[in-house]
Amino acid sequence: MPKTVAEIAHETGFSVTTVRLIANGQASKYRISEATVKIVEEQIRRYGFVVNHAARSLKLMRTDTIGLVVPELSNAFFARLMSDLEELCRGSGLVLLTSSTNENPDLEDRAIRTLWARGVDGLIVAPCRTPDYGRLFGKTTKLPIVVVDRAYPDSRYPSVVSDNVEAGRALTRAVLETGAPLTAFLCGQTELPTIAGRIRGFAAACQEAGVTNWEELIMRAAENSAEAGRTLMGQLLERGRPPASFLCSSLMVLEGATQRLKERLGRIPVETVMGTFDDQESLDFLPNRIFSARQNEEELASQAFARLRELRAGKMSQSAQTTVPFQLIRRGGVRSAPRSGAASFRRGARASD
Amino acid sequence: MPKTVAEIAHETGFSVTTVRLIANGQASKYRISEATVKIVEEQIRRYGFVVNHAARSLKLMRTDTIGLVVPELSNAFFARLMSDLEELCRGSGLVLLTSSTNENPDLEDRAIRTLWARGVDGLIVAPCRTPDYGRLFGKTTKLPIVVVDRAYPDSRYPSVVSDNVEAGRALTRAVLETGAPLTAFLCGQTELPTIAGRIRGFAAACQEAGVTNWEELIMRAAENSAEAGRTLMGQLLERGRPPASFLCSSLMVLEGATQRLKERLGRIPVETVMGTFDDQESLDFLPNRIFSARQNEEELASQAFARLRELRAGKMSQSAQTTVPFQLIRRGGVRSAPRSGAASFRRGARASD
DNA sequence: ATGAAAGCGCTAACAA
DNA sequence: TTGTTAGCGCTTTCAT
Repeated sequence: MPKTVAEIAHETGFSVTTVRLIANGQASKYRISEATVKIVEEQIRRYGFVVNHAARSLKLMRTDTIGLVVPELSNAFFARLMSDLEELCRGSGLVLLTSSTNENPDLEDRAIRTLWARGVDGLIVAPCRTPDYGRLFGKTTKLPIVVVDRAYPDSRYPSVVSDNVEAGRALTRAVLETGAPLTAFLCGQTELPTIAGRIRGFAAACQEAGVTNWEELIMRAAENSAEAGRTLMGQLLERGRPPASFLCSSLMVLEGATQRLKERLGRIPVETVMGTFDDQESLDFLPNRIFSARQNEEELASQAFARLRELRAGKMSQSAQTTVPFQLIRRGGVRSAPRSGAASFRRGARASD
Repeated sequence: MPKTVAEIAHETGFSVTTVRLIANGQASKYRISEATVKIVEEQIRRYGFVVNHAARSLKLMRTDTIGLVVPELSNAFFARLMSDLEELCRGSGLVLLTSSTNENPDLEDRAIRTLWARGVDGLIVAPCRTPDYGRLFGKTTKLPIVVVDRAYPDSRYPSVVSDNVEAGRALTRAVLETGAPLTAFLCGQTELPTIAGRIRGFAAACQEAGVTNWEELIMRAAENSAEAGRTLMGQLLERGRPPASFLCSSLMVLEGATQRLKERLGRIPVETVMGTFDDQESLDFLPNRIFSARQNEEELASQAFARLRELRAGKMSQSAQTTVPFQLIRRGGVRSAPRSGAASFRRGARASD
């Protein structure tokens, strides 16, 4: 057990103030004498000292802790977001408290109440429904809250999201430019604002390219899961021949879709062009030409962190929405002999705009 | 801002003790009169009340918080582990504080010190080197610590790990049973105890099957990364023809290895049989026969949590090691026409023992 | 069935 | 340059 300031004060014969000033590194600022500093520091070195955070929080009415609430930690996107936020916190002497809600609104409410009750100084949340947390803690509470990833239309919190519309457009355009006839856009969990944005981008790109039947290309499922992808691809296959190209609203949907292709056709057709949101190294397992839109978690994290700082500083950037560009990644399409440029091509990801 | 017990006491005219008893739901236990309860509860309902956690911690010298330190949150295994642990905590009224150390021992030390300084009641850590935290906080401190995933030989903390040896054996056996000649075991970050165990299992299975040159089949790299996988596969290809089968110590290594295959051969040979540690749905992207060993994060989490409870309760199950079985998953190998059983086969994962 | 008071360890305002 | 003191909000012990 580390000693307390009072103990050290008692043992060295100095006062708590003196000891505290030294322990907090403010000795020179308050002109504590060299001798005193030496004695106290020696004592601290011998017996150790760490401020009791509970006591500090109680006194200062602040915990130097911020909360993060995400719908699904096993989703690599949120895991990376958390990782990046944690690093930002570390740099500011803060600690990050994270909760995963399993896409369950009730758990989300519980998580937020718990975090609030623990006195977090701020909250970053990727909500699984239109956020309205006033009812969880009296309206009076002035807890800074920033929404990430999912900007529900009438949310009253400042938000930081990826540019889903532009990414949907870029991804669709990339697939169209290969010349392969566009067959479908398989969408899971369509009520999410992110998915809605992606669909709008898809529609825009189609219209720009003169694809008039874009409306009927969109296939919707309620869930974002491999199962949804399987179902949608199943429906698509019933319509006719193997798709020349298709888009997926997420990696999980793509996984399900390709599983169904394998089951029905015995293999995943190599000439099919694919486009998907989310990126993962394992897309390289496919021989296909495939485009993916990757979110910039690092930028999302730092923007969200910045918004939170502003709120904490009193700047009410209320309802402001920050948008972060995706990155469009191109894979495959190098069908011929091995060539040294292949690797660098694969990595030659470029911003979508 | 919620009211404090003192405020409510003052407003209702009762004492803090009475209010506290009611607020904590111990009214009946202490025979507080109906009338009193009613008045106080009404006040609480109107103005809200949550215990100030900082004050509570200060008084009780306990934070109802436990810390988790992992080397890499973007690794799906650790993300799931965290998610499971968080759920266990929630069930016990605890809160989980997580830090990711990026496989950096210095960051690990920092993280652990921070968590300790914040007064966590216990620590679960997946260390990136032989753990010895005595020097971080005086030996005297009696902070319960449980190690997960990585049991370094001379660690003095109780640990909960997957059965890497048995999994290595099962995975190797599965690949051997296909009849494909075994070409190599590509290993990243070989100094990790997990990897060492996997290699031992590999060796055992080889010997059992009469494969005498197993020693030279093992290819080692210092890092666990796609780059390592690329390098190792590059070396393997220089030795001769495309591998009939190979094993990888992790998904990242497999990703790198397949990338190199694509670069060199223009494609990933479909007849190559693969085996890898870690599992992911996207392995289905490969047409190949492929086996994967999946850790049971849920069991690891609950065992680790249980060990921590024991330590907190004073049961010194010192240096005990708990082992959790892997799950061996079989994919591919259904090369012919579509058949309805394909899906259930794919999911027919079974325990490795 | 209810109340009073001490004290957890820290900070900040004020004294000297 | 150093010391004293009053809380922060809770729990607990001991009174009534």
